[in-house]
Amino acid sequence: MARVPAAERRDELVNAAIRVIASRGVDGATTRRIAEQANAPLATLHYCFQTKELLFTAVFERLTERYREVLIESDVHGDLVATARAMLRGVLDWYLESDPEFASASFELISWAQRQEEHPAVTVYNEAFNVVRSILARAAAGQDVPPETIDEIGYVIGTLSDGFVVNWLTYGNRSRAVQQAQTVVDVFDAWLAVKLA
Amino acid sequence: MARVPAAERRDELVNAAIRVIASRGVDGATTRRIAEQANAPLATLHYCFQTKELLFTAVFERLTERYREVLIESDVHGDLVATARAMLRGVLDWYLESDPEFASASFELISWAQRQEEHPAVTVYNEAFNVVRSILARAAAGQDVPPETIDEIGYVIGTLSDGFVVNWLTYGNRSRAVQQAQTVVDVFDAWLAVKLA
Amino acid sequence: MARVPAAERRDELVNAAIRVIASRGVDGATTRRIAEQANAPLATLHYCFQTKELLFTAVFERLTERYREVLIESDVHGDLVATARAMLRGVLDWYLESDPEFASASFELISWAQRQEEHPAVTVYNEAFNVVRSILARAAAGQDVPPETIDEIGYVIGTLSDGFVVNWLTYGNRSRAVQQAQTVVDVFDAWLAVKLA
Amino acid sequence: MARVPAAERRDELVNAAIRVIASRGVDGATTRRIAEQANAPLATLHYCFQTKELLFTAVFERLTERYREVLIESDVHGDLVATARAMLRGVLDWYLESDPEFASASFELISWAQRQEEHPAVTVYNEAFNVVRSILARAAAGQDVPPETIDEIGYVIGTLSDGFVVNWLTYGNRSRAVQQAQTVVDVFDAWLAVKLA
DNA sequence: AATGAATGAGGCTTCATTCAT
DNA sequence: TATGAATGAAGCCTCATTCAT
Repeated sequence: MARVPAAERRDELVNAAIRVIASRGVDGATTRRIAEQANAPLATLHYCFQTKELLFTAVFERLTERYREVLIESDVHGDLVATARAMLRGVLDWYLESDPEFASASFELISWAQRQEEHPAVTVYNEAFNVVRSILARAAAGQDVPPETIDEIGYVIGTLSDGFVVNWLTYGNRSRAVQQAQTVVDVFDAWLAVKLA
Repeated sequence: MARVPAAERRDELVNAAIRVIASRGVDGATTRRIAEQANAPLATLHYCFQTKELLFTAVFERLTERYREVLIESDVHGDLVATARAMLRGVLDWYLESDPEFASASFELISWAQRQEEHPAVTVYNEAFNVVRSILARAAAGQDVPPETIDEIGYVIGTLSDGFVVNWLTYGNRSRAVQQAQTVVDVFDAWLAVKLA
Repeated sequence: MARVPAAERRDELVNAAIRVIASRGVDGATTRRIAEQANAPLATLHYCFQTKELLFTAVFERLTERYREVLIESDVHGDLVATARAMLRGVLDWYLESDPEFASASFELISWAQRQEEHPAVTVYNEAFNVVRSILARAAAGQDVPPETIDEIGYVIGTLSDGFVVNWLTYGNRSRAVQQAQTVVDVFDAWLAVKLA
Repeated sequence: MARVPAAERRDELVNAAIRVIASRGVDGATTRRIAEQANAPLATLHYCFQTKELLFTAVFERLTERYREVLIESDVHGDLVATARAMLRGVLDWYLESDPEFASASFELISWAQRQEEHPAVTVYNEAFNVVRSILARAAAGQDVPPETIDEIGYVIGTLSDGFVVNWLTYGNRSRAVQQAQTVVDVFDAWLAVKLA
C-alpha cells in the first residue's frame, strides 16, 4: 500500500467509515474494516485519528455539515409557507436521491451518539434546527409570526422528515417512498394552512 | 440453584435483554451483560436460548406483541376520524408514559433487524401496520372510503409517531415532548380534515 | 423420552458412543451427542456411567472383546502355517466386511487411550496378542518351534493388519482394499515360508 | 515485544503445534496450549494464522514435506530391490531416530484430516506414494517391471511402515522396536524375492 | 430411578489499541 | 512519517458435570 499523506488519509477514512457504517451498522464498523475499505493499513487509522471515537466524531461532523448544506440549498428565498415547504421537500428529496448511505449512516450514528457521553446526538439536531429556524425567520420577516410558531414549524419539518426516513430505510422501496414523500408534503401543507390561517 | 422453570428464566432474560439494549444499544448488549442484568450465569443464557440471535428474536417478538396490544387498546370503536386520532394518540402516550426502554429498545432493534438476513425489520412494521389497517377498516365500514385512503392514513400515523419518537428519544425532554405530542395530533387532524373532506 | 432401565441404557449408550466416535472422532464424541444418538437424556449418561471416561472404558472393553471373538472364530485348528494365515485373513476380512465403524472407532480409541493415564492402549494390543499367541502355540504343538518365533509371527500378523487397516480407513476404497488384502496375505506367506523353512 | 518477523513466529507456532499434538492429541491441541508452548500470547496465534484450521494446515504441509525429504534421502540409486529396501529402511529408521513427535503427530493429524471436508488425509498419502513410486520407477528402468508391480511394492512399503509405527507408538519400547524393524525388513525381503523372481 | 435445569471452565475468535522500527 | 507486529480484553459458544426434584 503506497504511503499517502495523512491529510488525504483522513478524508478517505471518514468516507470509508460512512460506507461501512451504512452497510454494517455502527457496531459492524470495526477499525479493521474501515481501514480496509479505505485501502489503508490498520495502524494508519490510529495514526490519523488516535482513537476510533475521534474518527466517528469526524464522521459526525461531516454528516452535520452535509445536513446544513442540504437545508441551505433548499432555501427558495420566498415567503414563509413556500420556504418551509421547500425545505421539507429538499430534505425528503435528498434522502431519496442522494447516496442512501448517508441517511442510513446518519441514523446509525445518532443512536450511537446517544450512548456516548461526549458526543450528544443532540448536536446534529440542534445544528440542523438552528439552520432551519434562521432560514424560516428570515422568510417570516415582515410577517407577524411569533417565534414559537417558527420553532413549531421547524419541529414539524423535523418530525415529518424523520418519520419519512424511518420508513424509507426500513422498506427501501423507492417508488413507494416517492409517493409517500408527496403525502408527507400534503400533511405539512394542510397543517401549515391551518396554523398560519 | 433455585429450581426455576425454564419459561420464567426465559422471560427474565428477555426483560434483561430489553433493558440492556435500551441502555447500551444492540451492540452493547453482550451476552455477559444480559446475563448479569438477569442475575444469571452466562451459561444459563445459552441453556435457555441456544444462541444470542434466538434471544434477540424472542425480544423482537415481545416488542411486536406489545405494539399490537397498544394499538388494540387504543381502539375507541368510533368513526374513522375519531378512531384514527385515538390510535395515534395512544401510540404517542405509550411512548411517553410506558417504560421508555421499550421505545428505545425498539428503535435499536429495528436497525439491528435491518442488517440481519433472517429477521427483516419489516415484520414489526408489517404487523403494526396490519393491525392499524384492520382497525381503521372496521371504523370506516359504512362510510365510503377507498382502501388506498385507509392505507395512507395508516402510513401517516406511522410516520408521525416515528418522527415523534426520534425526537423524544434524542432529547429525552418529557415536558417538551408532551407539547410536541399535541402538535403532532394537530398536524394529523389538519390533514385528516382535508383528506376526508 | 420414555424411562428406560439403566441396564439397557448402558448398552445403548456404548453402541451410540461407538457410532459417534466412528463418525466424528473421539474429540467429536461429546456427551450430548452420544446421549442424543442413544435417544437418551443427557443426565442419563452420567446416571449410567458417572463419567465420560468410564463410558469410554466400557466402549474399549467392548471392542477388545470383539477383537478376541474375531481371532477365535478364525482359528482353523490346522498346522502352524495354515492357522497363522487364517488368522491374518480373518482379521483382514473382518475389517473389510464387518461394520467399518468398528475399525474406525478402534483406531480413534487407541490414540485416545495412549493419552490416558488409566487406560493404556496397550491393553487391547496385549489382549489381542495373547489370544493370537495361544492359538499359534497350540497349532505349533508337536512341531519344534521356539517361542520367539511364535511371538514374531504374532507381531507380523499385527503389523500387517494394522498397516492394512490404516490404508483402508484412509482411502475407503473397498475394491482396492480387497486386492490389497490378497497382497498382504502373499507377503505373509512369503515370509512364513522363509521363516519356517 | 521483541520484534520478530512473522515468518519466524509462524515457524515457532507450527513447531509448538506439532509438540502439543504429539503429546495431547489433535483434540487436546487447543489454541491456548499451542500459544503457551510457543511462548506467545494467544492473540499472536491468530495474528499469524487467522484460524486454528489454517495453523493445522501449515502443520500438515510441514509433515508432508518432511516425509518427502526422508524418502528422497533414502534413495540409494541402486537397483530395484536395493532401492526399495533402502526406502523402507529409511522410513523405519526415521520413525525410530528422529523426533518421535513427528510420527505421533502425523498419525494424529491423519485421523483429524480424515474428518475434515477440505483437507483429505489422502494428500499426505498420495504425496508420499508418488515420491516412492517415482523413485522405484527410476530404479526399475531397464529392468522389465510392469507398473502394477511398482505400485504394489509401494503399497507394501507403506503398509509395513504404517504397521510398524502403530506398534512403536503404542508401546514406545525402543529396543524392541529396533528388532521389529529388522523383522519388517525381513518380511519385505522375503516377499520381494518371490515377487521379482 | 431417572431427568430437566443449571453452571464453571474453557473452547476459538475478534476487537481497539500500542509498540518498535 | 507511517506501518507491520503484537497483544490484553472481551466477544459468543460448548463442554462435562452436578444439583434438585
